[in-house]
Amino acid sequence: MSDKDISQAVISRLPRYFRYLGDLKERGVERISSQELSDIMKVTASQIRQDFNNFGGFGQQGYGYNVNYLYDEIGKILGLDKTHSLVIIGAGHLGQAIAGYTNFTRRGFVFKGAFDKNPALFGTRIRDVEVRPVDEVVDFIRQNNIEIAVLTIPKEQAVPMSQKLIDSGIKAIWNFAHVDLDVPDNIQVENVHLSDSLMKLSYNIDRYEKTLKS
Amino acid sequence: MSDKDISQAVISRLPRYFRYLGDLKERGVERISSQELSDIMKVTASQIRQDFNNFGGFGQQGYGYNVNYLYDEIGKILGLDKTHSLVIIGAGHLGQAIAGYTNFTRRGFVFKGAFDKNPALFGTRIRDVEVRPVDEVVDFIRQNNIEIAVLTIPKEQAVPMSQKLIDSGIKAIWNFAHVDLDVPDNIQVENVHLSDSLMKLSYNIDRYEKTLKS
DNA sequence: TAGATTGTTAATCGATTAACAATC
DNA sequence: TAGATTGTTAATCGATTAACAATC
Repeated sequence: MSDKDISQAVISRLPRYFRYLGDLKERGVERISSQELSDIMKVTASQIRQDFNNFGGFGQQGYGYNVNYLYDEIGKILGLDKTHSLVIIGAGHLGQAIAGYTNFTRRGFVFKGAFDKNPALFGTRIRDVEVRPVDEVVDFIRQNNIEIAVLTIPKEQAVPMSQKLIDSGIKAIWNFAHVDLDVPDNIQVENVHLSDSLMKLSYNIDRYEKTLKS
Repeated sequence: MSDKDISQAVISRLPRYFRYLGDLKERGVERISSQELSDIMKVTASQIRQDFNNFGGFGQQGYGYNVNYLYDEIGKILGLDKTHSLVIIGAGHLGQAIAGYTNFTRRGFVFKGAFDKNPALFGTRIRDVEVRPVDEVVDFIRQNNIEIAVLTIPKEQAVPMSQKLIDSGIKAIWNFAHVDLDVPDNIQVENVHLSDSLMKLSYNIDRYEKTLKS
C-alpha cells in the first residue's frame, strides 16, 4: 500500500468507487471483475485497474476483485476507518443541513460543535449540539482537538475566519463560501462552490440548445 | 464567438474567472493583463489566454483585457445574461438553503416552486414561494416551463423522481442526492456529491500526516 | 491444464505550458 | 516607432486507454 503522489484525479474517483462497491456489497455480490464494474459505472475497465493499482494489488488474476475486501480497502485509503471530529461555523440552513446528514456520522465524521454570530441561536440545539457564539470557536477547536471546520458563512466573513482557523490548529476546512481561501500547506481545503456548479449547468443548457440549432 | 466542443475542464474554470473579474470590476479596475490575473488567481498566464481564446479574442495586444467587457462576455458564455427558472424538490434544510441564496437570483436564476412530500410543509412559504405536494411537480414544470430542477431529496427518492422529471420536459437537474442519475442526452445533470467531497478532504488530511512521518 | 482476469508496460490522447510572431 | 501583451503554434507533460504477459 505504498502511495506517494497519487494524482487528485484518481482520488476524486475513489468515493464513487466506494459508493458503487457499497451498493454491490449490500446486494450481496461477492466478487466483481473490472469489466463488470466498468459496465455498471461507465468508465473503462483499464482505468479501474490502473486506479486500484496505485495502491497495490487488490485483485486476483482469473478471479477479479472481492467486493467486501475492496470496499474496506478503499474505505481505509479514504481514511473512513478513523473518526474525524468537525465543527460547523455558520448555523444557517446550509450548516444545519450538513449537521443533520446522518450518513456522515456513519462514515466516522463526528459533529462536535456549532457556531454562529446570531445571539438568537445561542443555546439552541442541532442534533444535541448546542450553538455557541462564533468568538468561542478558536478556543473550542484547540481544547477539543477538532480536525475539520465546515465553513457555511457568507464570503465576507470567510476570509477573516480562515485566518483565525489557521491559528487554531485546525487540519482542514470544508469551505462552502464563494471565495478562495489562502491557507498554508498544512491545512487542507476542499471547496464546494455551489454557484460555480450552477453556472456550469447553465452553460451546458445553453450549449445543448445551440448544438440543436446548428 | 464560435464554440464547438470546448472541454469541460475549460468550462469548469469559467465561473472562477467570472468571480475574480467581478471582484476586480467592483474595485474599479479597468484593465488587466493575463500576467496580472495569473498572479492573483495562481494559474498560468498561458492557460488564461488559451481559455479565453476558445471563445474568440477578448483582449488587445499591448493592452491586455478590459475588465468590464471580459466580465460581461464570460457572463454571456455562462448564460447569465438570460433568466433560468428553477424548482426545488425537497424543502428540507438543504433545499431552503439554496432557495434562500440571493446571489443566485442576481445571476438570473428565478426560484419558481418548492415541493415536498411532507404534508406539514404544504402551504408554508420559502421566500414567497409556497411549498406544494411533490405529486404536483411534473404538472407544475410543464405548465410553467421550468428549466432546472434542484434535487434535494434522499437518494432512494432521487432515481424515481428523475424518471418523472424526464417526462416533464425539464432541461436540467442539479442533483444533490448521493446517487448517479441516468438520463437522456437532452437533459443536463450537474452533481453535487457532498459526501464525495468530504471523503476527498479526509484522504488529504491523512495523506498530509503520512507525508510528514516519512 | 485451459480460461479468465489481473497487473503493468506501451501507445495514444488531451490538456497544459512555453515560445514567439502578430499587432495594438 | 518601441514596448507591451495578446493570439496562436509548437513542445511538454500527464492522464487515459490499449495490449499483453503474468498468474491465479
